[in-house]
Amino acid sequence: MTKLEGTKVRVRFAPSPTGYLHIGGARTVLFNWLLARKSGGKFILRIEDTDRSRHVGDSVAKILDDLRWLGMTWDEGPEAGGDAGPYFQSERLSLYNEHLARMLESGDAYYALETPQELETMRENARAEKRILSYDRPSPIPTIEEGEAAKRDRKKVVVRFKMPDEDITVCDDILGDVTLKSGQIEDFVIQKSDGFPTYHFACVVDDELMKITHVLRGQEHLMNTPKHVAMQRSLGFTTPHYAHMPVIFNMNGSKMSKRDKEKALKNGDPPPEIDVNDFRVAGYLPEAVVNFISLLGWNPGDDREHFSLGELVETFTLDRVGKTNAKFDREKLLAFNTNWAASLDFGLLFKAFCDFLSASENIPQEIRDADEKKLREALKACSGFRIFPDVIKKVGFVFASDNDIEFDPKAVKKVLAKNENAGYAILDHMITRLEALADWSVGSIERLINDVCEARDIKMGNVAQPLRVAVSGSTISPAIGDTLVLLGKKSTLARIRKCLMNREPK
RNA sequence: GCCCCCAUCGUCUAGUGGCCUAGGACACUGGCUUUUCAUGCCAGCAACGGGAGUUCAAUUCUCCCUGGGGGUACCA
Repeated sequence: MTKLEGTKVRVRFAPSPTGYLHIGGARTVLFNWLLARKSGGKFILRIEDTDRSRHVGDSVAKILDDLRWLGMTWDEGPEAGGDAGPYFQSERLSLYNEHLARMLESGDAYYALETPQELETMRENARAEKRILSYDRPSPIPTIEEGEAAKRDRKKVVVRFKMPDEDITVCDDILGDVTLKSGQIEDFVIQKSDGFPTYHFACVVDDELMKITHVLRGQEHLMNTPKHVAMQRSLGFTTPHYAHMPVIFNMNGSKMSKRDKEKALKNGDPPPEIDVNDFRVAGYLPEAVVNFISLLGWNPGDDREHFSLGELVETFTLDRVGKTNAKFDREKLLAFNTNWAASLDFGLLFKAFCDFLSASENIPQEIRDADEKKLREALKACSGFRIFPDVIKKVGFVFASDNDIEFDPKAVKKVLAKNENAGYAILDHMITRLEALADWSVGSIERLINDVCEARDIKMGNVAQPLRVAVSGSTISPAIGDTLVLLGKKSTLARIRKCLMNREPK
């Protein structure tokens, strides 16, 4: 349809500043970003802030932060600059107005003077008469002079695009040709009464001016595209490649929306992760999130499932993007995270862990303040964890002060008090042995425990479990050698002593 | 209502007319490993929505039905 061959690929992601980046939006960014990186093109970030009523304060900073966390960098846009700026639509009003004037003069757009009440009446009538279009093009169409006069009279005036009476075919790289018959789309608003352009108009002007070659967006935009194509023809613009991606839903088929969080909170359930930031705070790795969403609507055509961002750049092609909507399976994401946690370079894993500690709420202060070396060792001792909160659950006690250990009554009963305080008896013995242990290392601690087991002809668990409960208060901790080394000799002995003091008399 | 898109295990998906007794992954079930919690390993369960065609042969092509989704704003 258009001659874009030979032109450098330029794609964009154009979020509205209404909050954090949505996980579905993240998938849209990812595919756009991959297309750019794959082809050596440019990835542009544009902020679509034309609806002032929906604008949320620091959204832009949040979205940028989410993108950085995911590892996706932009070549042009906020903070990055670029030749096609400004990259905030609210700063491009004069650009829109220029093109608007052209369309007004050519007669492809016109001032419309109807009041909201009049529009509502039109809609009701259309519904009653089962007509397709609810907006009746005025006859005669108001002249430019009439429109401007109405504006001077402080009347609410909008500009509408005169939808041409012809079939429009959208050539979609994913869906194929989609034709919309003439007469299906009414004259739509391109400039609101507050002087701001609507999405459709701003988007078309910006894509042209920013020389966007490929528009990859969610399928919810498919029916907008004929409108955009019609405007492009009116303005003599190039029509970019279009590709509409399948939508992502909850497991129950509903849309993934922020409302899910409010609903869950009301019912006392844990809120589901919806925004990228939710996953970050919940202790997921960006590598896992990226890997997982990359497979929602795309696959390499073989059995591979484990992809880093770099591997995705190598493997990704638009023609492997599917057409079917997908459901977001958190169980599978959890599995991906587990795999990534196990396979990621430890330096990167630790960096991600620190990010989690600072980003997430409910992290005990003593862990936030903990010594880096000790944190590293703690994380290492937790291999096999699924998400970062598991690490806290498993080694959090190490960072508490010795006097703050709370003993889980169930664990005490099962491991220490059972069989006439057998566990306490072991601790009585172990405390002197450990005290005498000069080399406080995993190897020598395990050797000691082994010796005790052999001497008394008992199983490892009979010694390890009482120790575990004594130092952690629960039956959950890393391997016993790791646990005691992490804790250090002094704390270990102090905690065992304290535990022994709590022994119930027989 | 009207317009548009989609349709393989519970979920993400492979499959492009015979290689399919439909493959992989998650989940699930059973077993193994293990000093706790996890992890890991092995095995099993499990799908072509329905109906007409086309063809020697349809999961794969066509049509209809059904189902799901999207759009129908001075939101993007």
